[in-house]
Parts: sequence; C-alpha cells; structure tokens
Amino acid sequence: MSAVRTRFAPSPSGYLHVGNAWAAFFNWLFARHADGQFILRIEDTDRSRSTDESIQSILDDFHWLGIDWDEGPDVGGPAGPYRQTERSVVYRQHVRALLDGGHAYFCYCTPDELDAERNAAQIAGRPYRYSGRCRSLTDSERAVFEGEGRAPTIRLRVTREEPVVVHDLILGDVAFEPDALDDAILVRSDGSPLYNFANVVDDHLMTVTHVIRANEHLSNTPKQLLIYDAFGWVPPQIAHLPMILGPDRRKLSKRHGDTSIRDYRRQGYLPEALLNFFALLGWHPGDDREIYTVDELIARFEIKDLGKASPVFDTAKLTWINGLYMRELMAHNPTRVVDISVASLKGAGLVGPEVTNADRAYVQRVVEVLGDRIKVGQDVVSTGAFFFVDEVEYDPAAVEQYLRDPAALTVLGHLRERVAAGPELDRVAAEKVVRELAAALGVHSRAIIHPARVALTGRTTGPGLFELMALLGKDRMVRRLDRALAWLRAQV
RNA sequence: GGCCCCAUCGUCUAGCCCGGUCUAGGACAUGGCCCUCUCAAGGCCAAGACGCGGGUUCGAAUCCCGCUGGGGCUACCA
Repeated sequence: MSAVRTRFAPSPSGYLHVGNAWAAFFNWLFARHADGQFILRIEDTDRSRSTDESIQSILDDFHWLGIDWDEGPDVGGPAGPYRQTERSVVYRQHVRALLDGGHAYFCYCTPDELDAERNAAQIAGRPYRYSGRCRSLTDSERAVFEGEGRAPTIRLRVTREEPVVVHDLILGDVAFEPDALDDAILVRSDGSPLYNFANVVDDHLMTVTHVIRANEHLSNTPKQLLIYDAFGWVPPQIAHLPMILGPDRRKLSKRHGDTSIRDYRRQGYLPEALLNFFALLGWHPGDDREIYTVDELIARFEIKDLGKASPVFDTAKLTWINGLYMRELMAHNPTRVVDISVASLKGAGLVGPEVTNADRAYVQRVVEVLGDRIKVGQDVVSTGAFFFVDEVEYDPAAVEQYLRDPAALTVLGHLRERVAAGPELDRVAAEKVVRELAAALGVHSRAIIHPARVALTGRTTGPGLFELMALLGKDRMVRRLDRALAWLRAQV
C-alpha cells in the first residue's frame, strides 16, 4: 500500500505566482483528500535566477494561504534535503549510475557548436535534433577534447524506437514519436543538474506518487519518462493542468497586472476566498454551489473532475467571492476585517505606523459603517478615506450635482447651526436633526441629505448620512460644514 | 516551421465518456424593475453560448474526420 504523496516544486525567482499557487493548491487538496503527504521542494538549480528572499516569500505566501506541507526545506523530512542546491551529491551519484550503465555519456559540444547545428536545421527547415556526434567517443577523442579545456555536459543516451506515451490523468494517453526525442542534457558542464533530471531523481527518491503540474511541462514529460526508464524506475502518475490565462486569453503574466499571491494579499483579499476561487477555476465540485469551505473542497476533490481547457483569471468573480467572505467575517470575526483594513490604511498612509487600541476601535466603527461596501481590504481606502483625513477632497462631479446650488447654502447653514448648538449625535439623533430641519424648512429630506453628504465626505456615494454623521462627531461635522459654506459663499 | 494540447453564454462552468430527458442548467459580469437619502447589499426579471464544414445515425453539444482559432514546447530555464 502506498500512501499518496504529492509535491509542489517552485523555482524561487520572485513571488509566488497565482498559476503556481493554483497548481500547488490542487496537489495539496489531493494529498489531504487522500490522507497522504504534501511535499514542498525548492528547485533552485538555476542559481542565477534563484534567491533566498524569494524562497522565504514563497513559504510565507503559502502560510498565508493556509497551505501547509509535511516535508519541506524549513521542516525537513525523511527524504531531505528539500532544496536542490543542497542535493548535489545525490545527483552526482545518480548520473554516475547512468554513465556506468551506458545510459548516459559525456558531450563535449560547446553551446556555440550546438547553436550552429540548431541554426543550420532551422535554415534547412528541418526539426532540430542533437547530431549525436559525442555519442560514441573513444577515450583518445575524449582526451583531445579535455586537452582543449572543454568541460563536458552529460547526455542521456536515447535508444527508444517506439513512441513514448504519457498516461495523463486529465488528458488521457498522449503519444510522442521517438524521433522527436533527442539525447537530452542531464548535467551542465559546470556539474549542476538540469530540471528534467533533478526533477525525476527527486520525485523518485521522495516517493512522489502523483504529479499535478501545468501543461507547459507536457512536452517535458516524455523526456522524463525516458529518464525513469534508464533508471528502471516506475514513474509517478501524472496530470497536466491547463494554464491560467489573462483576460486577453494569453498566458497570465505581469502584463496583465496582478499575478502574484502577494499582489492580492496586499490589496486585502482573503486567503480563504482566493482558495475558493482557485477551486472553481478548472475544477468542478459536482453541484451548482459557488462557496465551499476548504474542508468541503478537500472532501470532494478528485483529479478526474479537473478540466482540460484553459480558464481565464476573472478578478470580478474573485472580488465577488471575497465580498461574500468579507460579509461573513464582518458578522463573526470583525477583528480580522479590522486587521485587513488597518493594513490597507497603513499602505495608503491614512493611519500612521503606530496603531493604538483607540485607532483600532475607530477603524472598527468605520468598517461597521462601511459594511458590505468593503469587498476587498483596500475598499476601506477607496470608499472610506474621508473618515481619516482632516480636509475632504471634493469630487468635482459631486460638487456640480449637489453643492453648487444657492439652496444648499441655506440648508447647510441651518444644519451647521443645529449641529453646533446640540449635543453629540448618535445615528438616531442625527436622523432626528435632519428630519426636523427638513420639516422646519418645508423641504424634502433629500434636499438636505445630498448636499450634506457632499459637504461631509466630498462625494455622492457612500454610507448612509446618519451613520456617518454619528461617526464623524460634532466637531468634525461643524468644521466640514463651515468649509463647505465658505466654499459656497466664495462662489457667488 | 516541427511536435503536442485545447475549443459550450463576455467570463468561470454543468452537460460530452454511456447520443434522444438540452426550446443547453448554474454563477460572475451586464441591462431593467423593486427596495431606498446616494452607493453598496438584497429581491425579481431580461439578454447572452454548443467555432466552422463534412460525415455516422431515425436523432449529435454529445461519436468520427477535416478546417479554423487559441495555447505550450522546440535551452547547458523551470
């Protein structure tokens, strides 16, 4: 009996990309569903593109998402180390075995020579394959090359004559003709292993049973299968996911704006909402619901329900889902909404770096007043900035619509006097003041409410006037009304 | 160019494997109405898709072939 073991193997060259997180999530879901293990392995064999900061940020984003691993670079495990640059000895031993068994050989061709071969093939209109000129070098020929100071790469000796077929769990059988497969380089001339080789060795040694990865690796798979063959190993089960596309149906990239988990985290998206959204991309849980807890996803996840077609990353739907989760949090765990809001406010410079308990209490009240207008953390900034500034910024269109009006002068003047003369107001009292003023002036309450909102917030949209009045408090209301009045008088 | 993958509303998808129950279902987004101090939320309604062409069949979104379109790979990147 073999327990399910899945893995995610990022190469640390930046923040965690949503496409990678998405694939990792399915591997994780599958492992958890099957009560197996999920492994995190760092593929940093390309040293020039890998950084420690990137590794740290990737681990950090996974923690944030709530995706945990049973074995990995930070927690260790029986098959470690889990960072490829720390596994050089392992690769060296294994390539040695291949060399000794005649499954691999030294190749002294230089990159320039290889390029020339490639170009020649291109010009002739032929598909390129390595010429194989180093396949059967004699010892003396090798000595000559070594004498010239050439450092060899190590290539796989491919002798296969039948098609290599990938038994893909999502795509079904995919066959590759043998003449499309040439002698892949396993080890660079500097001795470091290449992706296809290290990946195979590690997956085998880490007893990975299922590999769920992006489609872009499909053409690598026959090469890897040949390496498993050379070792006499049984390959894991493989499933190729489609690739997430941008709105223009091209591979999701920086051109499309936000593509890293960190971007969404900064904007104040919720990890559970992101995961819920990911689950619905390319996978179908079986019924028409849209909202699932992670536990429900784990319970339902099956590889066979994964789709083949590339989904478009639709932020509108993500935001809708996030809004639903936000509302839920607002009702049951407002502290988290406050945390997220404070983070966004800090980012926007609307609160200082030091946040006191009183500040938090105030943010909580703002958040309550803003209510479901906050779909994403940063909405507290886009919809509620006026709660945090000394002088509100007037939206020109709002001014045109409700403020630039002689009647507004009268109405706001009276409102100012009544507010200034009275006590602090709660929501109910604020409504009373406005309604009574409307009755006294013989106008509809709208005639007060709209200009008052513009005077107090600078805009036509936002929370109800009475609740925002209560939260602003007497002093700030008077100041803002005075400023609006002064502005109005200056207009005539 | 070669090899490979994919193809249902604008978007995410159900249906396809085991043809009829599909006048193609749900959700996001969009439009309208209701609610209402604005916005948001909510409720109701509307519009909106089987890429094209051939087969097979009494019957095709579902099976087969071709085309078109999109994508990936074609590195001493992963």
